[in-house]
Amino acid sequence: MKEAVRERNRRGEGGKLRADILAGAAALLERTGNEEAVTLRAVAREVGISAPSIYSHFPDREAIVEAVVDGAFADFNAAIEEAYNAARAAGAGPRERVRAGCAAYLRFAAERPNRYRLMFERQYRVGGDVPDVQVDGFELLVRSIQDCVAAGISASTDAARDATAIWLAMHGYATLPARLPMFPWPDADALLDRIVDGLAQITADDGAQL
Amino acid sequence: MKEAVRERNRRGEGGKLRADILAGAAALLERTGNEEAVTLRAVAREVGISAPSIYSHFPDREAIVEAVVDGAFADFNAAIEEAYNAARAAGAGPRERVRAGCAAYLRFAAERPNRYRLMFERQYRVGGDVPDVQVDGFELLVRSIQDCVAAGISASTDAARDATAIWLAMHGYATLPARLPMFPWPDADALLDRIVDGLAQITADDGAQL
DNA sequence: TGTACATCAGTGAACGCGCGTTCACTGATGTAC
DNA sequence: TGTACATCAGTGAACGCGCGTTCACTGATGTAC
Repeated sequence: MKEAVRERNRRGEGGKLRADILAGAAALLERTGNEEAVTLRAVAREVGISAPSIYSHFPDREAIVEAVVDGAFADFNAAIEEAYNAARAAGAGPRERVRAGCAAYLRFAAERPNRYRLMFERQYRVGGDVPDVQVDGFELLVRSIQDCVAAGISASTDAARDATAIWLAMHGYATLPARLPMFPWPDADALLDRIVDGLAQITADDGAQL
Repeated sequence: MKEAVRERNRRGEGGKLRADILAGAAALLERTGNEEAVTLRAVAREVGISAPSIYSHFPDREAIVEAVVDGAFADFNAAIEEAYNAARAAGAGPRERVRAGCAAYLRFAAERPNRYRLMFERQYRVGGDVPDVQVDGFELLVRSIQDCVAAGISASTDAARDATAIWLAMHGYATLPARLPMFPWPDADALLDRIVDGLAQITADDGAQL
């Protein structure tokens, strides 16, 4: 749809096109929600260049998508870590920090559902390698649960296991309501509280700061 | 790959091809895990017929996939209901019935991951309608949690909400480990127990039968 | 200061491919008389 | 019992399309002398 006309970069600035291609591919994914829609030619149209120009910057179509995925994971982890750090800086107790991280997880998925899908529901190439992505936010979740135990408000005996359970529920929450909107989904805050309290085995109200 | 040579159906038995097409499309999906791989021509090759023959039985490509999805949901619901009923018939308590249903859910997803993906991770057509699928097993889950409350072994105050939370975690469990196999997933039984007990708010061991 | 030239950033045309869909058809199978 | 015919279950060729990728190229921008 976009009839962009791009000005040619000056010498030495050819690298700018790489960033434009990534941005175009990301925009295409955001708009269509469909990895298959990110064809080389569609990206070229989006950016306003000819299709072969892409080959100066990416070896093939797949490499563009990989790069977009990497960028999406970086954004995602940053969003969650930021929420944790903000909660900690605000003097929130450990339960509240768990909840803040989960809320940030869900916010990201709700605001950029297609980017989330791309990260966690993407198909493997049939012969391809499984990507070794980082899920840095997970470590923060584990530590916060351990903090809950230390604060005496959690009965968890295995923080990593319980953090995993929370993550599984977050992933379901991030994807199923969009897929099945006709289902009578419960109130979001109450549901999130139940998941956090039930799976982090919270036994009491959040204590004092830190 | 399949160089099937199909014998022409006898008169009055043309309808058999419809079933063959559905089976071929389902097999293709199971094998590739990719809805985009289910092209009209690929289905025709799989079944051993020419591509135009499909038009006697389905108006277009999309209709084949829809029919496979409907069949997958029917199989899925049947598997879960069967597990519930078997548990009930065996005199299992309500907590054990919740667990049996969840285990059946995960077993289906583990044994037929691509069929599960097709049901719950499929892309909408951009302009298309959201499918109004039945998730019958969910009702059984709600009722079993209510049974737990009645038996005095659950503190749940909202069975539908807590059943939803369990479902979200089941969906995460059904999809994430396949997507991220390098992650150190905890022991499956312990994780499932924690999810069921934490989210159904189980407070005591399972009581007597029924 | 002028000019020849190398380099850079990107283009346009073309290729072969698999796709969904259409069209006119074929040949075996049953049926009416 | 024989035969003409309708019907059924498909087929083969062709269409236009968008795709990934290749190739030889172009023209503006800098640079060496």
